[in-house]
Amino acid sequence: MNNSDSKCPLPPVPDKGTSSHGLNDFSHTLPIRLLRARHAAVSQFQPIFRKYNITEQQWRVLRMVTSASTMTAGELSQAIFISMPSLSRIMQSLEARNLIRRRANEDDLRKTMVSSTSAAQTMVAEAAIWSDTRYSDIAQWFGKERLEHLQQLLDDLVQTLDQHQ
Amino acid sequence: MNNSDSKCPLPPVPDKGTSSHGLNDFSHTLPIRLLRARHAAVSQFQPIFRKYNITEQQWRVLRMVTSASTMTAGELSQAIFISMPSLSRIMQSLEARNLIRRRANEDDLRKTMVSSTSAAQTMVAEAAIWSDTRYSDIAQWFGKERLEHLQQLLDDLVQTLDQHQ
DNA sequence: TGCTAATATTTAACATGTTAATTAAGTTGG
DNA sequence: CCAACTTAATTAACATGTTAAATATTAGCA
Repeated sequence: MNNSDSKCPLPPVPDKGTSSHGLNDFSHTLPIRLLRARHAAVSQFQPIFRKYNITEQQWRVLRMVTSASTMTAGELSQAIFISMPSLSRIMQSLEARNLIRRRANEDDLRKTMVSSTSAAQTMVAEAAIWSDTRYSDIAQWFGKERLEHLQQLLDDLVQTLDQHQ
Repeated sequence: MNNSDSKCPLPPVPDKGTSSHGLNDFSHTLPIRLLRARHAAVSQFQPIFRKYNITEQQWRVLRMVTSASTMTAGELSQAIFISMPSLSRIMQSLEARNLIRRRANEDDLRKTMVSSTSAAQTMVAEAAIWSDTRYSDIAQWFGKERLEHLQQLLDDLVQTLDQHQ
């Protein structure tokens, strides 16, 4: 029953920073919490990335492209949440390493079709075992239901914020 | 443009044994969810950053340093979750704009004490009103209790993952 | 005292995030 | 048919993320 009494978007209490705990709680805002959580989660998979000498973003590209047979760069961008400019550079790098291929869509030459090479497929198949195991570990440590609940809340938050954009 | 699964975001989570991860939902892993959520949250404050011509990271520095009277660069780095190399560059930029000051700690010359200028204090005081209002909006839209629950789950996840590191 | 290790910060090199501009190809309406 | 608009991808410029190395200072200890 605090200041969110459901009607007026009233001006918040000017909390100048120092809360009742004596310590400043600006270091625990929602964006920072999400950042910390993501960092902790990604860290769990870091050994895999290091082993195959790829970044987390490159892994997202490779796994997505491998799981789908072929897709446009735009679809890929949306699916793994990497902006087109970043994706463009990442694809250059992966193509130079012979892990993906790009070719124009014949029906619409503006579109680029992305696919994985057999080398990438072998690599992803191997790495995915470790990745899936790690994910199962996290679910076990944290609790499968709590993890699903967290993911649901995250999706709901995105939906809520997008609606009010 | 037909990402029209806006109601049922989650098909049931697949088993863990085989990598039958339902390759279709690889775009909904925990790290990507956290990334999307953070992006959506930060977007809510983007007008403020744009108005004052600062980045989100610069805002974190300015608000933290302003709320605390003075602190070391290391403390700042930990509080707002920005690595020392990044923080070093950001501080250079903010110092050049006369928004922060740096001086050596007299008791330990290795440490740098960071403080905000009066210009920054004025700016932060003004921007914080908008920021706090936006945060209240989010709490109201999403539900104050749900938001607190989400934040608790995020903190718990970090703790769980750190323990198993 | 002097050597060594640890700590705090910075710098370097490269990858990614972000916004705006550019290029190329498709679409639309006169 | 064509000029104007839209879309898909890339490029450019700059800020940040990340790892490793460099610097400077302090702490520990024989």
